[in-house]
Amino acid sequence: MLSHDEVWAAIDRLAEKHDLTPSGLAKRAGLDSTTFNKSKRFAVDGRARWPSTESIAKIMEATDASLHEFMDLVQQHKSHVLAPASGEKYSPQPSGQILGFHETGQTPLRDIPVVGMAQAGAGGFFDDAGFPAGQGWDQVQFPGLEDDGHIYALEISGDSMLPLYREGDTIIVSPGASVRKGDRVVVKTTDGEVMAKILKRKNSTSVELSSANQEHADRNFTTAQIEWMARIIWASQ
Amino acid sequence: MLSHDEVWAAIDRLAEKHDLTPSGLAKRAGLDSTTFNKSKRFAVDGRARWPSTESIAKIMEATDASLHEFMDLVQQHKSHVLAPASGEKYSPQPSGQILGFHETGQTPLRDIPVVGMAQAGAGGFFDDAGFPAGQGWDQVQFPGLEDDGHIYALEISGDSMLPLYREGDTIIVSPGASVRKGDRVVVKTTDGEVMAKILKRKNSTSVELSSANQEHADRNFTTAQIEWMARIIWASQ
DNA sequence: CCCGAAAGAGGTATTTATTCCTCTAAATAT
DNA sequence: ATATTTAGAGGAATAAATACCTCTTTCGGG
Repeated sequence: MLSHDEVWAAIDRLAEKHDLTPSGLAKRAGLDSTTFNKSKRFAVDGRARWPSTESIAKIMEATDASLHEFMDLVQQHKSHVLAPASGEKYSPQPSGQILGFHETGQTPLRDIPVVGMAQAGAGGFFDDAGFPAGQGWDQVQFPGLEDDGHIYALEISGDSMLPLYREGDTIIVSPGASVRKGDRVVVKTTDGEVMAKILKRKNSTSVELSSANQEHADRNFTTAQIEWMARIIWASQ
Repeated sequence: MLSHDEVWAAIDRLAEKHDLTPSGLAKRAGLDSTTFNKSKRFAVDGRARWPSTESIAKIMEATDASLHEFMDLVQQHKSHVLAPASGEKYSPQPSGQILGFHETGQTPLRDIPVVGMAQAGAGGFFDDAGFPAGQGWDQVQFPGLEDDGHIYALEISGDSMLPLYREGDTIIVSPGASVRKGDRVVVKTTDGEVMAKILKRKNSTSVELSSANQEHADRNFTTAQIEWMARIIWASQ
């Protein structure tokens, strides 16, 4: 998400980072010095004014700021704003343990080189020792973690999802991700059971879950019996 | 840096990701369906038109895309463009080593709450919406990534490792990790074939690999035919 | 302290992005 | 095959962002 406040805050932070005022930053970028005046961030009728993408591109160029850097400047504001309100997702804990996680959740993620397996065999992707090399690699952030600061890990118990998930495997779960038929999901029932399954079918009245291990029968629940459902996004191997 | 092309490409990718046309994405965001027409990305005098930050915020909200995700969509284009020029990360070093990649390895890793599935059903681990809550959670660094700056991702092709890995799934590979019988591995042969398999047996003269998909026969190689072998540590779901 | 430069509020003019509209082509539904 | 809907080119109108300008306040240097 992106909000008006955040964008303006990022501009202010970028200026500050370079020991500039908003006015000075605009000038450096070849824009009029009043472009980013605080007095002009809302129109007289109260409507929010958004800086143009072009202006943003210009200040990034003028300060040599990467997109990633600008995004961090945007998100700094966001994390500060959301953290106090985060009680909506995390029970406010005196220990502040979860709050701490929330803060680190905004830490920039690693870039990971990625290539299609079908092309990986072609020359130039690996050195002799099997390490990635060459210029054919794309970059991704760790896939699936970009947009959810609320992921958690569960350690597998049982054999109902063999061979996918073995005893002791770790699965990464995203409570914010959308869930569709065929997805691998974690479900908590109103009975208090938490299970990893495959979503076979879901409609307004019932939920059908299957196991990867054929020896385990499908499970059927009414929607009322399902407390929550979250998608599994990663599994350890 | 941010360029006109990149921003428009990101919008197109976001649309595509949601099985929408530019026209459809605009409509979903409450904008006029012609807002992102390709014909309107340059003015008649040839001047580039930039979509407004407000429009971008609206499409992000309409598609539930995070800023990080949108940035990645921008950077996909960028990584293709920059890869040749970005020698800082993948320039053909004489050693072919990943000095640049090594640098990104310094990025801080995320803490993730983790709990055993067997105890997850007990009260106090989740709030009503299924988000982690309470104090029973341990914290881990993203499991498996702590000590290896050389991981990379491969996108699966083929069906030999169904149901574990489906076409298009992403696997994370650690070339530095040790490999044991039973591990899920990526292997490159001297013939240039790169494959994901299960290590069934390995000794000083031979390597036997099996597929998760029983319809695919085991593969046997002499040790000399194996260029390298690396362990799969994570798989997308 | 004084003076010049910079910052920034506030107003108008200009430029630029979106909206509205018409129309054609393509895609989809019947 | 026909009818309907959607996508999108292209043009004019409208809304919104920047540029230009005046003026006041603040800041920095002598």
